[in-house]
Amino acid sequence: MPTAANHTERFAAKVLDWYASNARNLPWRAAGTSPWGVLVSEVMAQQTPVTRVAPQWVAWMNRWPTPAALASASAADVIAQWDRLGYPRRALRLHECAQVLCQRFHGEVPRDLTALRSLPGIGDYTAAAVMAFAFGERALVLDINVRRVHARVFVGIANHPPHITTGERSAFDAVLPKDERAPQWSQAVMELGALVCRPVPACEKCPVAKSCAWHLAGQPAAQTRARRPQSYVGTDRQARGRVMALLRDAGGNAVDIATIEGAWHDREQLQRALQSLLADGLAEMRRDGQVSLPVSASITR
DNA sequence: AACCCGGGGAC
DNA sequence: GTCCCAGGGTT
Repeated sequence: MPTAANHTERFAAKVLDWYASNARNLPWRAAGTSPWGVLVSEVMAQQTPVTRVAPQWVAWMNRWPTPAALASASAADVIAQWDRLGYPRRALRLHECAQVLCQRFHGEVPRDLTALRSLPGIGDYTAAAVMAFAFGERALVLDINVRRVHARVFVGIANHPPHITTGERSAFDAVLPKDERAPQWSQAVMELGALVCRPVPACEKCPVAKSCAWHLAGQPAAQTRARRPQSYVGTDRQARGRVMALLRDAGGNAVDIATIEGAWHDREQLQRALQSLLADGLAEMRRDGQVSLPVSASITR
């Protein structure tokens, strides 16, 4: 008789088989990638598509292969190397993370979920991903892809709820293999969500469509539509991005305030953006009023 | 819980 | 133009 355990096992076998012949050739999946390399890839991939991350990760790891190497770099160099990956605060936190690893963890990535979770820029997802993909441990790797696949295949709804609940965690824990396949399973489900089980799904290419609760139910529409923020154009974030682009293009040299103001139409908004960048440690104002990437000795926060 | 934080590619 | 992306931190 069919049981939930059987369903779970069939799903695992099929998705692992699918992954074996459909996995993308991402550079950090190469044999020999260090735990630090995995951690860097996960931080870069926070809200940035992996196809954009890949070339940046190669250049980054070539320049700073270890936590010690990154820790000794200047913040300005770190931000400039981050370039246009977006959310440059991640670059500062990664820099700080490397320094904490050197100060408290002998320059190595800890094989410990709680320790990882305590590091700057490392949240629930990234800590679990490092445990699974760097160390081969069983961990709940709940990214946007895994949550979407889980919601559809096992729950039968179009999308996951907006926030992770304890119920979703325990339901996910029940289907994650208990054995050594868990990391590969997570990787495979992520890949399935990224390539096939997209927001607009490609069920004709899906290896588990015939056992997908949502597909079998006729793909009912999502109950609630997530409210979208206003367009990016004209936001404070775009203004910040414009200032950061100027500072990067200056190659670490200082930029005149008039040049910065000339890059944005709203003077008050630009001032707000600049102040927030200074507060975040992403920019620095010199005594003469010019602005640059943070070139001072160190940032301690 | 709500809000903030970039940038680019696909459509 | 809209939607989406291997999330995390702050309040």
